[in-house]
Amino acid sequence: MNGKKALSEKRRCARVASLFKTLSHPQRLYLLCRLCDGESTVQDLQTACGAPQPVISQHLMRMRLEGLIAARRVGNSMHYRIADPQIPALIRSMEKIFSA
Amino acid sequence: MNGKKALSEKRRCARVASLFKTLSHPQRLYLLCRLCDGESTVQDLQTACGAPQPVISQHLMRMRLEGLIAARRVGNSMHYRIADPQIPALIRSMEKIFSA
DNA sequence: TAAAAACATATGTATATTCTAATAAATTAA
DNA sequence: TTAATTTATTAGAATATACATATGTTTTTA
Repeated sequence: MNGKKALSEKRRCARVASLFKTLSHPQRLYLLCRLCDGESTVQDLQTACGAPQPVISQHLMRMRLEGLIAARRVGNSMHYRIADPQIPALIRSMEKIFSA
Repeated sequence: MNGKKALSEKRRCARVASLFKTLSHPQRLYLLCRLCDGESTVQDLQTACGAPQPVISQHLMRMRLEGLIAARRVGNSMHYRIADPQIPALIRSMEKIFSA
């Protein structure tokens, strides 16, 4: 409980809080949940989300820049997938805790 | 994967995202972590956080209104504690996932 | 009762977030 | 090459968030 440990806990809180901020938008969290089930195109994600295409693209780009997801082009469509291995673990934990 | 299930997943995402939003501020998350270790006064939390008192009070009030924490008065100080049983489970999960 | 201590609340300001609408870029199909 | 398809980007407006500062409230102490 010295200054060093408290600081390190604060740092971890800052890191996790930053991730939570990204996951704090319902559609972004939903997108991640879908991607946890497997790779998906923007169009499919858009259909699943029901939000306008630019909004989806903006959410995806944000999560991509943060390294949570990655993309590859196939023809003229983009396929997104989970890139951060901690995301599926986090989603699974949330499903366990909030299954009620 | 019918409309009903997708909707229910969206609802759960909205609920969890809303919680994440509250936890997306480093100081709020840190406050919750401290409270997971036991009841604490505003003054102690303020010392631990290093933020101005009104800021701490505002964070605490927000989490109180959302039912995450509760408070009781002892003399002229307020003692806060975790009120939502899902919070400790969530914090523990995060510690597991982000222990590296 | 008056002052002090601990906490809560109100207000204004700066910044961040989210969305819409329009447009650009990349690829494929005609 | 032109048109269509899919995705990305940009700009601006509306809203939300976070903080500093000042003040209010409750309880204890002098």
